[in-house]
Amino acid sequence: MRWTSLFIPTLREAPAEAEAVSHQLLVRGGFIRQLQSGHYSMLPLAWKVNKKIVKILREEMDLIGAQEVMLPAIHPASLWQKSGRWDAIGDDMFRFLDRKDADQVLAMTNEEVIATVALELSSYRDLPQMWYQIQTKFRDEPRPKSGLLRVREFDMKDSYSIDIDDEGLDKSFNLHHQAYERIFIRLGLHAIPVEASSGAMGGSDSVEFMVESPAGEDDVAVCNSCGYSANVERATSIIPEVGNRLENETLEKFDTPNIRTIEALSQAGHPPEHQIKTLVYMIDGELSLILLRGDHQFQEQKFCDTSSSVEVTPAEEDTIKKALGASPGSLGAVGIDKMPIFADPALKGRTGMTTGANEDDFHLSGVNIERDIKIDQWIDMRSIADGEGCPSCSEPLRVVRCIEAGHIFKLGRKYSEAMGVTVLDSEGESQTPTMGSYGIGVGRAMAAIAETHCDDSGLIWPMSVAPYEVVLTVVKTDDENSMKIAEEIYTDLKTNGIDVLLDDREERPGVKFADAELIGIPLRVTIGPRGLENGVVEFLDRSDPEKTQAEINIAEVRDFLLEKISSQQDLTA
RNA sequence: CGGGAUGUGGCGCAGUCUGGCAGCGCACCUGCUUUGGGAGCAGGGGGUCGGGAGUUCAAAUCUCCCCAUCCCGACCA
Repeated sequence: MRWTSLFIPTLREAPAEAEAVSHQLLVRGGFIRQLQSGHYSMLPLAWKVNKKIVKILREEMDLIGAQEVMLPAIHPASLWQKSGRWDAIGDDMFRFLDRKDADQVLAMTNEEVIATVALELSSYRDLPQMWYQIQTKFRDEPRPKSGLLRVREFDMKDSYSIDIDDEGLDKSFNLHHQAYERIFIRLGLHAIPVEASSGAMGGSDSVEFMVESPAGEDDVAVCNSCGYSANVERATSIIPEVGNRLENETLEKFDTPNIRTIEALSQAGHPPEHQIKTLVYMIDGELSLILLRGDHQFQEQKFCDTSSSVEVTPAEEDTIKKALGASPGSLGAVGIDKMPIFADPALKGRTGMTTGANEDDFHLSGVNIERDIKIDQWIDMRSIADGEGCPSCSEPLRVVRCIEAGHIFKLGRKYSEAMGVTVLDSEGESQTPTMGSYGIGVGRAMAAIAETHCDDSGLIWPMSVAPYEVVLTVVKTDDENSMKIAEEIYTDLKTNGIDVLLDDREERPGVKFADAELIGIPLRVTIGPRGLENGVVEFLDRSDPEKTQAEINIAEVRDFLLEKISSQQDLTA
């Protein structure tokens, strides 16, 4: 295409509200524009990138034998009531009434519909099945953010597997795992597969594909030594043992005026690792106590997963006061037997501890956990920290910020059972098949690529998804010879299947160079009188930090570029 | 949903405290001169100052209500 006939509204400055690098560059480069919070228009350049990402997704899904389908985006409420998610999902789901006053939902995912379609399967011989689609999803996010990274309306590749048994599910899951690894490599993303929490999706096993980036929203523990990796919602670690304070073995109440924090108590001579942190939570409707070591943080999701709790919310202050007789800052579990008490294993065997006395301005010292507190359940619910020991090799773990680029789940029979899906097995017995679901957000992938492929001048798209592979920059458009050669090269490249952009604008060279770099075209060929005198054009690789230019004979340009493109095209090789 | 911030032409901002002609830079249009890393000069177009109500002779500016956007947290199927 010719630049003069394209709509590429580049900006010198990014909008003030754009903070994430990908957001700034995608707006500045004329890729996207915002309509409202969480809703973006993809302009021609972004849509070209989008299509290239989608092409890769299709190729890799087809390669593992998945079949493309297209499901409705509007579902009747009854479908979601059947699976229980009509009630389980709150405001995150867009809901509306149709003209007949029937409840409808805008689909945020499609397990229910897939299970409905699967009702037509009747024999184990029909299995396995893998179905995928690339379709717009709607989620009423409480806080959309960072441009395309978290939005309310986005295209997602979602796929689903249906198998007769666990062994089959493992196979489908592994096929997806492999496909995802290839996809992310082809997208130029270094995605680490990590153990993840399944959240309210249910199911036994889930793996997230995480791309390290400060713009991400998840923290992941990774071990550089043995390769262990897990979302902090799930990660465990080895921590050094703390010696008990043996001089302090008898329970004693003492005066702590105005001391309400771990920090303040620590300054009063009770280090955090010798304190018991007491949190009051409403857990599935029951007021409960959560005990952690003073210097540890509560990991809510981890608690939910290991305790199989569904609803875990902090208790209101007046509820706490009523139940324990004191306000947060003076709470403790000693002597409490009328509510469930959950404790983190880091407290096991600890004595000489300090905790609140359930009386404002008083604490207890000399607490022996197992002697003085009636613990109902030990549950690993501590958030791990950077530098703690890897659970499998004990080397220090790193905690890194990541973008969740993909997520795969073993769902089990939750949805097939709810929808009543059954097939006959080889014995003629009725069986409920097991399912998996697998997702990659297209726009988020684009943002993750932008986030990790840029420099001070702008974007640097990987060849596989670049809006154009080559940009021909004509330095002087009013120089007849320059334009003649440029047109010849342009036509030649196009007929040879190269995705080429001809910058034929009557702009000064500096503007053209800056724009080409901003929109991140991987290869640039500069055509100007200076080179043409010697029968050459200049070549520049966008990813070269030194910006070294090479002179190429005009006659060799096409073969040179074809070679460059193919060597950068497929990174899985 | 809790906390914080911001809303003035397509983008970036000043003006608001102390009420008195809506301004600047970029972008855009016309002309001339320029032309190998975001040109110069001259002329020009484009604004319900987020919205509503109020105070006032007079409101971008003061008061009240509402809305939108961003950031932190909670949440994230």
